[in-house]
Amino acid sequence: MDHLSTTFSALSDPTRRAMLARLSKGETHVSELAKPFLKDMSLPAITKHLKVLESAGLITKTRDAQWRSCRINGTPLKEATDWIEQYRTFWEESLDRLGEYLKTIQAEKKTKGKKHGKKRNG
Amino acid sequence: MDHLSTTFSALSDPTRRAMLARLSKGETHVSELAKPFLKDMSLPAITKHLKVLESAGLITKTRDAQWRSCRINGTPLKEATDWIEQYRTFWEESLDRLGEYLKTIQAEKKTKGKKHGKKRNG
DNA sequence: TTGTTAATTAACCGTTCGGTTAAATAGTGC
DNA sequence: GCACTATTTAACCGAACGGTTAATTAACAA
Repeated sequence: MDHLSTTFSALSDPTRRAMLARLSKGETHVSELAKPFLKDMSLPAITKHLKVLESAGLITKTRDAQWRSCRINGTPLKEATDWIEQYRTFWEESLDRLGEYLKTIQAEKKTKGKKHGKKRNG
Repeated sequence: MDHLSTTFSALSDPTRRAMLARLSKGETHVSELAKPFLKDMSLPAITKHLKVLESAGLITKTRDAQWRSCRINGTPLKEATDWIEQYRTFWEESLDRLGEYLKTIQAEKKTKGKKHGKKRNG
C-alpha cells in the first residue's frame, strides 16, 4: 500500500485517533495508553492498533526496560494535510457560493419586501 | 461509522483519490470519469468507489438524462484537515528540532572553520 | 529460580472491502 | 415497441480488518 493510503487508513479508526489525541499530550508506555480503552477491548487489540499506527509512521516506540514508550510523529500528518490542501478551493469555493446565495436571497427579500410593502433591516 | 472515520476511510484508496483529482479539474459523468480506470477494473467496481465517495459526502451526483454527473464537494476535506491541524505542532516541532540541529552543526562548522582558518558567510 | 508485570504473537472468527460476472434498471431515439 | 447507451444492483469470492482467548517473550525483583 502507498504511503498516503496507509496514513489515511490508519486515521480512519476512532480508537487510533483517540490514541493519537492521548499521545499529543505526551509520551506514554503502552499499558498507560491502553487504560482508557480496556473497557472496550483487550490488550492484544490495542497492540494491533499501535502496530497500525507505527507502521504508518504516526508513532514511534522506544524500549524502556520492560515498557514500550510511544511518541507521536507528525510527518505523515503533514503529508496528509499537504495532499488535502490542494483541494482547499473546493471548500472555500462553496463558502463563496454560500456567500453568493445569501446575497441573492437577501436581494430577493428586499424585492419582495418592496412588493408587499414589507421591509427588513433597511 | 462516524463522519471523520468515513472521510479518512474514503481517502485511503488510491483509485478514489485519483477520482477526486480528476473531478478537481471539473465535473464529469461516470463513464468519462471511469475511462482511465477501465484498464484496471470493471465499471461496477467504479460504481462502488463512487458510492463510497458519495456516502462520505466527498462528491455529489446529479442526474442529467441517462448520465450521472459527478462533482467534488470539499466540506469533508475541510473537516479532515481541521482535525489534522490540531497536530500541526508535531511536524513543526520536528522541523524546529531540525532547525536546532542545523544551528548546532553550523556552530560546529564555524568552530572548525576557525580552527582550520576557514570561514563562510561572516 | 521463581514469580510478577509488560507487551506481543498465534490462532481463530465474523464482517467489511475491493474486485468479479451476469442481470436489471433507466433514459434516448428510431 | 425495440435497440442502444449509461449506470446500478445482485450474488459471489478471496483478502484484510478488528476483535477475541490462550500462549509466549522479555525484563525486573525477591
